[in-house]
This record gives sequence, C-alpha cells and structure tokens, in this order.
Amino acid sequence: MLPSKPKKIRLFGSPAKVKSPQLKRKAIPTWVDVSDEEDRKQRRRQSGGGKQKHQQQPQAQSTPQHPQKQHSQISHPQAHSTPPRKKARLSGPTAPIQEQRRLLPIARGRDALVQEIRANEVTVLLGETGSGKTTQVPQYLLESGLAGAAGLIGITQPRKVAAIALAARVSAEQGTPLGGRVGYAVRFDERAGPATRIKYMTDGMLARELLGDALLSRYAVIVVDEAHERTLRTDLLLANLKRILRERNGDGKGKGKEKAANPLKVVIMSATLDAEKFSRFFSNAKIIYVKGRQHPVKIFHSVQGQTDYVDAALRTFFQIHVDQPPGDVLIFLPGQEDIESLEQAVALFARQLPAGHAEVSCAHVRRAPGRADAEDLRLGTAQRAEVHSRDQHRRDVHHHPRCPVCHRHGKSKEKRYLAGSSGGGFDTLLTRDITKSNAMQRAGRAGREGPGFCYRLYTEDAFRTMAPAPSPRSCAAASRGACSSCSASGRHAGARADGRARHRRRLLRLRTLFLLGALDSERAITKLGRAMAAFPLEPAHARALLASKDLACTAEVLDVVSVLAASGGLFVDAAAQRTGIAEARRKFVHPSGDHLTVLNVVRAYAAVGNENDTREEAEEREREREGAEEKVGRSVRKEWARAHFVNERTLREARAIRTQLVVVCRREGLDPRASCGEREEPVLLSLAHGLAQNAALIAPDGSYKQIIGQTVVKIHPSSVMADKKVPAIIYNELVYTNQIYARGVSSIPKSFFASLGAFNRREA
DNA sequence: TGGGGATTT
Repeated sequence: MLPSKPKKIRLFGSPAKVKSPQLKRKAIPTWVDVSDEEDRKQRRRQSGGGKQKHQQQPQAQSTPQHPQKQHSQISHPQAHSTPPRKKARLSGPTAPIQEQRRLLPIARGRDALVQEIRANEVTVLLGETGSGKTTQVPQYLLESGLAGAAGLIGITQPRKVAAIALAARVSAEQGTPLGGRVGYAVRFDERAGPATRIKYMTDGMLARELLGDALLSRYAVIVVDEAHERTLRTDLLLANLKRILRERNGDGKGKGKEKAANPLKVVIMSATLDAEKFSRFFSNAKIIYVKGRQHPVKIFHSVQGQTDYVDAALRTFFQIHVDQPPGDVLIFLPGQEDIESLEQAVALFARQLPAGHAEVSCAHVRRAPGRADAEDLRLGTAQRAEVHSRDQHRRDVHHHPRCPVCHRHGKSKEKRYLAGSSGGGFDTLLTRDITKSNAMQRAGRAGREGPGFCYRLYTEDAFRTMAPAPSPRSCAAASRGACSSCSASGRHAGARADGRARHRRRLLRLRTLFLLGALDSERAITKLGRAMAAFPLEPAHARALLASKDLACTAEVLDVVSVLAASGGLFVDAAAQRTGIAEARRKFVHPSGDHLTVLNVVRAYAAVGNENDTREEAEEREREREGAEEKVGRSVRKEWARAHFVNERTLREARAIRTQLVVVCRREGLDPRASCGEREEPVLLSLAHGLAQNAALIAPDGSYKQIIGQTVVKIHPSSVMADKKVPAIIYNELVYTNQIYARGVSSIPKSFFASLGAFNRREA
C-alpha cells in the first residue's frame, strides 16, 4: 500500500449532540443517586437544559497526572518500563493509600451506598468506570459489618488477571498480606485462607464452587462485577443466584424473610444500561448510580459513511496529529490484517511529515472482548502513540489522555453458535453492529484523564439505529461447557436473565452428551458421564481422555487434549512470514493430520533444554518449577517457540492444564503415564471416541460429508490435511465463514467406526 | 487458502 500524501479531507461535521444512554433515567426501577450533592445539581442542570452531553467534572476531581509534559522527549521513563495497569492508575503519584481511597468518586456516596445495600436483597450498581466501585464496595461491606462476623464477600470477575490484580490492590488498601483478609481464586492459582473475608474470583471458579455447595452458604455477599459483559457464564450465575436467594432468604413475601438464618445479598455491578435488565430480572431491584471520573468528551460523527475504514482511520489520525495538542490516539479495528496495514501506512506517512511535528510511534494492544476498562491499553509514549486494538466489538478509533477518539462503525465479528440440522451445529463468525452502550462506553474512555475527543467513523444516523445494549453471547464451546456442568450438578435452573429459552439448542446439547455416552436414553447421567464431568474439559475431550484408558495411551491423549483446551491457537501466523513459517513447521507435520502434529509440537517443546530427559524426569522437573534453573529453561523454550512460530503462551497454558488433568486422571483411575510409544492408532482411536459426532466421509466428488448430520464440510486451509483426500476424517470444530470449514482435522481409518459407541447409540 | 477474545473443583 503506497498511497500518496494524505489529503486533508474533512471527514467530520460539527460535534454531535449525543445523549449518553448511560445517564438516561427510565422510570421502571428505582434509582438512587449516591453521588454528592454538587454532582447531582450539575446533572440536573445539564439534563434540564435539554442539551446534555457528557458530564462536566468538578474541578476538584480533575487530577491530570501528566500535565502537559508530553512535549518533552522521553521524560516519562515509567511510561515505557512499567505499562501502568489498573493498580498504577488507582494509586496516585504520592498520596498515601487511605487518602487515595477517600479521593475516589465512590467514597462520597459511601454511607448512602451501604445503607441501600443493607436495605435490599439485591442491588444493581451502575457505576462508570473509574468510580472505584470494584475495589471499594467489598471493603465498605466488610467495614460496615454487612457480611456479619465471618461471612465471605465474593466478587466475580470475567478475567483471571483482573481478579488477581484487584485482590492485590485491595489487600494493600486493607494493609494485610495477599491471601489474608483479602484473597483470590482463579484456575491454577488460589490465594485465600481461613482469614479471608473478601475473595476476588473468576466467575467460572464460583460456578465450580456451586457444584460443591449449591447454596454458596459460606458467602454472605456475592458481587457480580462487569455483569454487562453478558457471557453465558455470568447469565447462568445470575440464574443460580436467583434460586439461591429464594432458598436462603425465603420468597420475600411474609414469614420466610425473618426466619432466614443465613441470608445472602447480591450486588450486580454493571457499566451500562443493561442495569435495568438486571433489575427486572431480580424483581425490580434497586439501581444505584455511582458517578465516575469522567471528563467531557466531544463526539464527532462522520458526515458520510466510510467504506474504506482503514483509509478513513489513517486520514483521521493525521488530521488529529497535525491539528490537535499532543496525546495518545487509540484506534480500534476489527482484524489483524487491518491493524497491520494501518500500522504500515502510518509509519510511512509519519516519515514524510514536515519537521516540527511530534514523532509517531505505534503499539499493538490486544483487548479482551467487551472489556470496559482502558488501563490495559495505556501504553504511554513520550510522543503521540497510536494504539490499535483488535477486538470484535470495538472497531473504533479511540483515544487516551486528552485525546481524540475515532470509532469505526460497523459490523463487529462475533462468534455464534448455529444449531445445525442434525449433527450438532457449528460456530460461525457473524458480523454484527456494535451497540450504543458499547459506543458510549468507548467514547467515555477519551475522558478518563481530562477532556477528550471521539471521532466515530460512522454517521450519526448509523449510531441512532444501533441496538441499545448487547445480548448475551453464546458459542458452541461455552454452551458445551455449561452443559457439562449443568448435567453434572443435576440440572440447574435454566432461567436466563433474558428469559429466552434456547430449548432446541439445549436438546442438541443433550443429544451430544447422549451420543458420547454421558447420558442414557432417560437423560440420566451415566457412570461414564460422571467420570467425564470430573474433568475440567469439554465433553468431547473428556470422552477421548477416558477412551485412552483401555487403549493405553493416556500420556499422548493428555498432550493433545491439553493443547486443545488451551485458549489460544498453537501456531503463530503472520502473513508477512508465511514461507518461513511453513518451512519451520514442516518438521512437526504428521501425515495423519493436525492432532498428531500437535502431539509432535508438544513433545518437541517438552524436550527443549532437556533433550536427554525421560518423561518421568521431565515431570519431576515440572514439579520444581520455581527454581532458578527453570528460568533458564524458560528463556530457552521461549526462543525455541519463537523460532518455530509456535505460540509459547499456549504451550505453557497447556502444560498447566495437563498438570491439573494428571491429578484428575489419578483420582479417576487413569494412569497418566500410560504410553503407546510411537504407535499412532490408539491415540487417533481415543480421539475418535470423543469426536465421533465430528466425523465425515469423503464423497465421490472429493468433498467431505458428515456422518451424523448431512453437512458438506471443507477442510480448513490452516490444517495440515487441507487439500488431502482420505476416506474418513474427524475434526475439532466447524467454522462457518464463507464456506463450512472443519478445523483441527485428522485422517482416520474407516474401520474405527465399528467400535465407536456413538454410532450404535445413534439409532436408539 | 483463512484467522474476535476470554474461562473451568
């Protein structure tokens, strides 16, 4: 891409009059505003005036931490060395920790807040980001005795890092060591003890606790944070909380209430209008509004819709760069390819910029979907930074301290599950519009440290037609996981916050479990099903692992399944280095397909740095992981992974998962060391037991057709099996983009099918 | 020849 100098084109009209949906009050639930009096007056003035925009911030709250210093070259060493995270932002430069707590916006409403929560069973807390609600509310509850003498306060987070960072911060605020009064629990890592009263945890972790204690009786308060992200897990959690409230507190109409010996309080925290949905779900629970640290943000909409949004973002960026005072610019784009091409273009034009303009540096940032906070994005630079984010929801251009933000309208990509006609469905990347609440939240981000701008690369009309708020996401993986925990715990209430029954899909899930042998024809859980549920794995993977017992290849199946269960992809892909990648990868490729290719990578990775170790020695080594020697090994492995274009993060995660699975294997009577050596057949057969639903036979025309289900599938180009013609395949998943692709494919002999239970059960 | 991202006793 070698375009000419960017022409200065006016993309934007005058600032839009945009009402923030966050601030709009609807009559349905009760609203309580716990902001201080001054704020309330101000807001009344604004909304009364009819042209409310973003709230003005009282001067006292305006504490820009880097006032105007961004002109000086590299005068912020910390901007590079320690990318500030949530912690850094919360802690001001010098103020003592208790002083900082007092300065948080939420502190002014503390008493009112505690009073409201005390008076209500369920409270919905609508707080702008930066209000301090996530760190402070649990402490207020504890300090005011709301959790009783020994009750736990659990705060769920959608992400591990957030749970850990928050626990560390709050621990410091309490002046106790982490794992003392304040602790956390995430997968693979728990720091909480008998003294722990405030526990930050991932929502999945609480779901797991639910299996052991259906009433969560140790908890006096459950705080569901970031509820607006609407994952299936949070929705299921909310449904469970509703049930628990009924059982522990009585029905609230009459005698049950006084009798409750161990009542539960629930606090739902949300950053968007969704608050009202949550309120309705919990019988019109009170909504409490907490003001955040929000500076005014001027919003501009594009005069016309932009078709080439990368080009539009490029022009916008330089317009901002030349015309506006220095500061970072944050740009959101939907795909990696867009990000790379924009980055190249920016670098190219930046070099041609006349002298006197600040230099431009670029940084990529990945963001979690739906994440509301901006802290993770804050890569400071001495100059103006351009930060791109790949994130399906936010294909916008955004910005940071005192800076402009642009939004690219559009369709965001979202993984959805399409229920197939019969053989189970498949995931597809659907293109969807972003929502108003997404858009407003993002615009707000430009005002975190001072007044900012937001440029949306879509028209005002486009904004008006957006849906107000996202609906819960669901994709095959999530649903399958949820299903396994549902059936394992004896069928939980299926009520969802939205109330939309997805009956058909649920039936398909049950069918999957039946075909795997986890449920019998009466839909009761079988012995095999119980064993499957013992593993923190998708049913298909758990089934494959259990099949490995009789086939004496548990070690190998563990290797494969732990990678499949890890979150990221195994292989790194960068368009620019495609030939090098193919070359480096060739030595791992196994003729039977992707599963054994994965196994080859895992084995090679395990051997790095300790070529002569046996598996036993390697396991030994794993046990003493924290040592200094291990650190050396780690850097060697890192280098190895880089050289071979494999994702080391994925491999490390897979290792942690494997270690966890080994423990479960031992308990379930599987020998995790049982190995079939170099024989491939037992491994493939085990996997086929789990993936029987995902099997296809070649048709005369060379395409593959599902055995269960009638869909014609094509092997995904990323597979080592792409373009190969074999009699039969199994695959990990189907992805629908412009065709229906099978990903994670292995060739299997047709003779396998006779021994797979799924095909006998199929007739039943 | 094609790729949003989290999470699990």
